[in-house]
Amino acid sequence: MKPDVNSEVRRALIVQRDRSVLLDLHAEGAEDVRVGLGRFAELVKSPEHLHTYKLTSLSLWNASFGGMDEASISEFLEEHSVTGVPKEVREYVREMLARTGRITLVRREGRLLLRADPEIREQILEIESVSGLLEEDGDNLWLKEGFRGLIKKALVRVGYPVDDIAGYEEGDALEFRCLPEDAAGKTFKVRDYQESAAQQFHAGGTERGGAGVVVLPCGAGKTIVGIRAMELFQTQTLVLTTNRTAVAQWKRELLSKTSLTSKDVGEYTGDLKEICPVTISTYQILTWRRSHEDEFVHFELFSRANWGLVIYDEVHLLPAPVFRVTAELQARRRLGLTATLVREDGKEDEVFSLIGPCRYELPWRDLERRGFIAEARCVEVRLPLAQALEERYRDTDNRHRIRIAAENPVKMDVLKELVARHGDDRVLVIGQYTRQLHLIARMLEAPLITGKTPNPDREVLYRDFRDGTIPVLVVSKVANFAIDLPDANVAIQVSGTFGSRQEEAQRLGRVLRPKSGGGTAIFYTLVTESTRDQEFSSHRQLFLAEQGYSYEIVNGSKLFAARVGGSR
DNA sequence: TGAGAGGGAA
DNA sequence: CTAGATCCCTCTCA
Repeated sequence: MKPDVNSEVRRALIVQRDRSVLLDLHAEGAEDVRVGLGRFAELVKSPEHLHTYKLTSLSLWNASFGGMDEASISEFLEEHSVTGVPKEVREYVREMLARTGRITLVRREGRLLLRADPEIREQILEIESVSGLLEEDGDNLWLKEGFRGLIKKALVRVGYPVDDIAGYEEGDALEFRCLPEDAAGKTFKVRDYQESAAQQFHAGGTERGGAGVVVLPCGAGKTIVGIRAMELFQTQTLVLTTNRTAVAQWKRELLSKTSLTSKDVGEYTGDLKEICPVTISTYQILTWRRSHEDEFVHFELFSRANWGLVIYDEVHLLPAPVFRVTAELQARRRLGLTATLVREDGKEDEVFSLIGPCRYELPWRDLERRGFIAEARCVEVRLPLAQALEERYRDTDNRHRIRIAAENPVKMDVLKELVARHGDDRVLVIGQYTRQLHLIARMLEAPLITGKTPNPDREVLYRDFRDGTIPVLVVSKVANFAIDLPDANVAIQVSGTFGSRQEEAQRLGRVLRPKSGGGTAIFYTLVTESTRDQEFSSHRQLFLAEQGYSYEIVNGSKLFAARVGGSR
């Protein structure tokens, strides 16, 4: 079929020479194109009608390791592009895809050998950061002892992904199985996508399996994928998580859903330093040191047992020192779990080279279609700044501007109105500044949870919110970490940090538990227009836009007249 | 021995 | 690019 610009059917993509790809959301079939494009390109801008994606080496390599080939990517672009695909772009795709699998790391005679065809071999030997890690011996390139992680990192930095098939140490065996029902008699079944994810990671137990990342939406049950992967490998496992609630959760799940007992599952935290066949720990204890010059005293955890598998929960938050130790841990199997490959610190390449490529990814919308998460509407309510404040805004520095815009008092009025409309709903108000949240809590006569709220008090409030005694709950950034925060069907975000796309996703996740009537959840975000608040907001929305959520934009001053999401 | 406050870190 | 939350350690007080 020949491309025809004048044809009735509007194609969805414009592929530009600089490797950016524009997606017209109003074109026919745009939704399917978005899903396809998302498999090998990265969303960088998401205004209302036209999204901008970028083809990057990492996005293409991840697609490649995930099973896509050059032909399918090129054909896809060709098929949907209005103006064809520029030669430069076709060549870039071909070049990047050709680079996967051209350098492999294998084990021979007990040592590690880097295999590359002659052309690449010459190129990489000229790079100092790479050649310094290698020993030439005739045609062979041997890797110097202990650099298995560093060489992969260095090569990815200069544009070459390494296919590491040098294999792993088995680790001490641990026999256990998942149970069909838990102690309370509740049946438990691994969902098909969880099984696929675990299988992809395991890859039949060959040397291609055993290192990589599984990307699943919030609330899709990443813990189960981890547990199932452990079951497939039957080996002693170290699990690293971001906080202690997560440590407790992993432990609870392992004990209730597998044949493992409390003597098998240990906790290595500030309180408790247990080392068991399965040990669950936090990133923070690993990165603790007495002073800046001292060593990381708890790194020894990695060598305290013969781990056959290390699981990195929320791998997008993995801290720098843990990357460092992971570089030395390349002979251990590694599973990264996350809702997004995007890191706000830009260290996606380290995840790729030191944990492994993406092995499985499931879009949020797939999960929605299948009823595992609820449908959701996202509404961005844009509000003006009162004139007096606008003047103050103009006359101050960046830091204060952010604060003024975020704490715009008009948000209070709108919030009050929205909460009134959702009188029959379970409403979560989420914000960033505790000062603002205190005011809100007082206005709405609703309880507030911040970092200062003691744990027992939180539990009481969670319980009351869960059983409906409290219809509205105001929460600070604690909501980002609390996995035990109950679900709601309405969330109203009043302010947030610039950085976190992940944070936005997390917050939406709070309303995505399937509703008993199949009802739609609503996620409002209140934004002061034409200020830094709006800038922050659009950056935060990127990730969800990538997952196919679009934000309805509502003018705040018209809000009271218009019918924005009635309570039913 | 355990709870609770305070400081430092990333 | 701040404010906020978390975690870890250490110290103090019963």
